Amino acid sequence: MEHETAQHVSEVLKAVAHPVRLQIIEALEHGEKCVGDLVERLDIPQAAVSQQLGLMKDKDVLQCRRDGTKAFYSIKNANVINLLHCVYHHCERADKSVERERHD
Amino acid sequence: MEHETAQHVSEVLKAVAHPVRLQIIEALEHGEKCVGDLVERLDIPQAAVSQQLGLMKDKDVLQCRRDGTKAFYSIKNANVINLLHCVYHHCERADKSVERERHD
DNA sequence: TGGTAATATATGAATATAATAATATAAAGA
DNA sequence: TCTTTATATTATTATATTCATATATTACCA
Repeated sequence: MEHETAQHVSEVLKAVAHPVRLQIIEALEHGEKCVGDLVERLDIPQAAVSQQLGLMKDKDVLQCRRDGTKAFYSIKNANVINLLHCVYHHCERADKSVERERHD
Repeated sequence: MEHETAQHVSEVLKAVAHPVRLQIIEALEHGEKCVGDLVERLDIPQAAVSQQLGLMKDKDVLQCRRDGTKAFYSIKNANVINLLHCVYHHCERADKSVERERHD
């Protein structure tokens, strides 16, 4: 892998590597949601949610559509979903192997 | 996703989200290598390589075997490879769609 | 024992990221 | 126009990461 590619890949990973951002992405997995709905669902202060949404929009992970006073966010590149599932399964399996070790 | 799970997943992602660490993982994809070989291959100062290796060992991404003065590192959980390929493809596709946009 | 090669650790400055609170903007409706 | 609701921005502080450099450890061999 070229250094430049590694740089790019690491930026994509960093854009997602945060608990709140992961939960936001998961919440948007099946379609757009407005900020208020995300705040309610995740039980995280509005400013914090907005901050992470803005960050992910800047990094092209999400996109935003406005309708009146509301802002609807959705996933811009569906591949981040794959990515998410990929780590998620990675973690699940890692946990299971730890479980196994415990019982060995 | 539970908050605790999100926390865990984000830690795994962060453990990998760094250009040097990505290159190290790629270099170890097909088997263990000693620190010196990695330093030579990646052309990165020894201390920097050791530091990232130690970090990834702490986070259970890598494991280490010693033989005399040498330390051989290898990937502990093969799933990080999947993860890596997953982002890598994500990036490739993202690049292509950017290409397309440019020509539209 | 002393030297050297291989690796690890410590230190600290520079930078980046996070968390929080306070404030600002913008649209809709009374 | 004033108020409410929804969202965004900014400022501040805290915390974490990175990067370079210097030094320490460890095993091996003459």
